[in-house]
Amino acid sequence: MGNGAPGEGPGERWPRLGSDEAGKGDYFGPLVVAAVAVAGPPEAEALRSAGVTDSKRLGDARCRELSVWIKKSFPHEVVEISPRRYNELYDQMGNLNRILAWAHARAVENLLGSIEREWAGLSPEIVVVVDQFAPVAVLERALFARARQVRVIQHPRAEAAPEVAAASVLARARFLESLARLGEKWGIKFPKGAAHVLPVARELYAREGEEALRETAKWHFRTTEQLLVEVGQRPCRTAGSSGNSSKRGKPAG
DNA sequence: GCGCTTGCATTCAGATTATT
DNA sequence: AATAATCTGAATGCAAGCGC
Repeated sequence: MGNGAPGEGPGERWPRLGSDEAGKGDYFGPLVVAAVAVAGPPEAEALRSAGVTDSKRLGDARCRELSVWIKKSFPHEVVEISPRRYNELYDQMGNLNRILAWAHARAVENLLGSIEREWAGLSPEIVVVVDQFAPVAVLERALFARARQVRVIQHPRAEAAPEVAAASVLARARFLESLARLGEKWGIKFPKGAAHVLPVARELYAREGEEALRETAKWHFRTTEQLLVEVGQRPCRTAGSSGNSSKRGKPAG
């Protein structure tokens, strides 16, 4: 069971499962992990020809379109962690990577379950491709429980693989959908990303209070700290609120 | 004008290096 | 040895520049 030595690719083993996440860098909205199963080269080629690529390179509208087709055409699994659940998990695990690993493992395991039912005569070894940042150890531990041998390949640019690209599209589309739903529920248009979210957080906090923010946002982001300082719920910090205050590597600029 | 690419902004954790 | 600081590399969005 390799954990993907540098330079090691998935080779020509099929089927493959790709797994990717969305919402990790977004202050508002859920964290979504999706996994997609691709049976063989013809299916991978179909993904490429349809224009399925890393969701970052596709617009929101294209992501939504492609996700409909992918869901119709490929076995898939989407795990959505609502902001409230995310915040609970973060309190328990204290580490974003552990949450990611847990979510990836859940998505992959659920998907394995369904393709074992759907695809007869499945190869005894299944290749799972994830991006390099997804922690492989927890994923493998979760999958070791299965009788089937699973080979986890970790790739720095995993989204180049069609199965991972498809997963990134599904994850992104679900993220956008959930973010929009949250917006409707609270009567606010939540921005994507983490760059310009403070004014919206401020408005929501002023109007609905802290609980609303816990329902809609990732609490441990710096934005929360900034807001709480601003409204006097927290003193100006002299040390980092989430571990090492010097974690910001390069200066902004 | 539109679409793609690039650069820069934000977030994060982990590894490495420097200091006490 | 323990702690603090720095660096690296992953994610995200947005805006500007460029070519068609």
